[in-house]
Amino acid sequence: MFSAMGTEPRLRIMQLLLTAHPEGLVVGDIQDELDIPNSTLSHHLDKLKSEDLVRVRRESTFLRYTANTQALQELLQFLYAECCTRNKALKPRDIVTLCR
Amino acid sequence: MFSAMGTEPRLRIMQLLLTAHPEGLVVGDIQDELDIPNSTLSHHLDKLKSEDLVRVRRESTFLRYTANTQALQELLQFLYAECCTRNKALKPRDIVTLCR
DNA sequence: TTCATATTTCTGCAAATATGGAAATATGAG
DNA sequence: CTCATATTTCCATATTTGCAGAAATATGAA
Repeated sequence: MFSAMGTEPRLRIMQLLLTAHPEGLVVGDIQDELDIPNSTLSHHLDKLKSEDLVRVRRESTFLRYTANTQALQELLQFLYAECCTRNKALKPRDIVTLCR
Repeated sequence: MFSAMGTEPRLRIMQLLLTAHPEGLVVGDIQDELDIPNSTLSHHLDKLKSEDLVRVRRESTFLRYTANTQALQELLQFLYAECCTRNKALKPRDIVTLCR
């Protein structure tokens, strides 16, 4: 997942899908927004899908992509655990500033 | 940074350095632990260093690498912000279970 | 059926990355 | 100085990745 998000176009796609969450976006909208050629975009979406970072469903002619929040949650939990729980390298308070 | 951590050997290096935090480890110790040829390991460490994920200091003949917790904190904050703050895709409570 | 639109697959190529053996460099001990 | 150890750099190779044009496929409307 780190690898899949480790490229600028794909990170931008994820950010875009998050801003559109939970409705998500159809491919054409992503294409218009990010200005990526269709075949290139398709490859990136495929990569994100294969890493389970996005979900797809068909709406007649369109394919609607949504961010897979479950996966992002796991990723965040993993990083949090490695840094804050398993090892005490970081203090939780330094991450989550709003906490009551 | 996602890209730098998106490869198995480098993620393992980061995990190892976190378990050894804050002392860190010298290259030889990492090599023994992960069983990676010296030149390959050197390349990976260089990549992590160039992404500012690790810090190095020389101890006579040895080079001691430590995880850069500042960078990890920023990474975690970024991901947290994208998922929980900027967009309400994830609930903070789902990440930070311990919060009082 | 034909047509138009949406999206993917095919194909190839260029660039980046991973890998590791061998040689080079750095440091300190004797 | 020489020697031994630690680590990097040099070099070549293999693999992966990014990119995008063109063709193929999917869907639905007329």
